[in-house]
Amino acid sequence: MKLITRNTDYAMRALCHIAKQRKESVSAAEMVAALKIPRPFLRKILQTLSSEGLLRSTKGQGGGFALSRSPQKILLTDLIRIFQNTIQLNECVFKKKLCPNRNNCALKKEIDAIEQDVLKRLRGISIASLGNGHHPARSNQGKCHVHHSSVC
Amino acid sequence: MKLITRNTDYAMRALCHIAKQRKESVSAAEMVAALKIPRPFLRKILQTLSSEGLLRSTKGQGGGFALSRSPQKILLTDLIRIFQNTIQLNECVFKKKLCPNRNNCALKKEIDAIEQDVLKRLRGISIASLGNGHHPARSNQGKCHVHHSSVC
DNA sequence: CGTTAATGATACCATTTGAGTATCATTTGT
DNA sequence: ACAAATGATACTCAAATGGTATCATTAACG
Repeated sequence: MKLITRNTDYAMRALCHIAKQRKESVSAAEMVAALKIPRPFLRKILQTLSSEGLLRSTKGQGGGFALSRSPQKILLTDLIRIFQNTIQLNECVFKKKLCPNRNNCALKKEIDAIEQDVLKRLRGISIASLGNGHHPARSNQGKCHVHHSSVC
Repeated sequence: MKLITRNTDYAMRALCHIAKQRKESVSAAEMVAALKIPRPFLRKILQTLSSEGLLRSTKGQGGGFALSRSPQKILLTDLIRIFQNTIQLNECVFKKKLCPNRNNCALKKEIDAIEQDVLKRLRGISIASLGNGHHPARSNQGKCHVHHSSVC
């Protein structure tokens, strides 16, 4: 039972990496080198992020990817929705009709409640909140070396 | 992303059903009829619950299964542990060595925290708490019909 | 222009896990 | 002895995850 999959995790890293760079755009090649993610896989992920509107891409030489909105507005839940196609923890194993007792299922109610909590917390996690949103207030406090990504 | 799988859910229903009966033991056949779970599948689940010590079984004619401890002490987390072999939501996708930055991974920390919350809540759910633990205080408050399982 | 460095679009493959089936052996009450 | 039960085990099937491969398209630059 994993809360996030590799897709989601890689996407998070890539987005954080882009956020840290102050460039117009960051190429897949650069991210492969920096993040040690298999190239074809990362490319696929970046393409998905593009088509989903989280990244803008520019083709051709010198091209690459850039965030299409501010890091504060890119949430972990966005990525989960994209790569894990649902965010429901509950997904009653009895699809619709089958369960005779769907409305007063005690277990379902409990899990629904837990799900609400989890969602609330997940919605608080963004690219920015993971420490690379270059908030003026927090960024690189006087140290001159670039710090490593804090997304493991 | 499901919090519980069908195995776990079926096991929960079966255990609740047994808890509701006041018999010495309940046979698989009876539960198949009552819970509409495919027979071989339920049998496998019951066998697992037996071998894991949650049920005591008696073979031969008139045999069946009985809870091996009180409903209050059979937790949802027990079942998750048995049928989903881990309860970790985090399971950093980078197994051990691979992740260069495991100790100060911001994402991991966030998810760890969420996991602790979820666990705390899950540990509050037992066979008894799902409404079929025949607590003297709550059971069948004056009504003479047996109420349906509240596990959907 | 033509080359080269980039992304876009697709199609494919391998492994794992979840969900369920099938079969035979063993035990035990009548 | 027989029937009704569980024990043990091996197998199948489908979906999801994780990843690869290939060709097409675009655009800067010399």
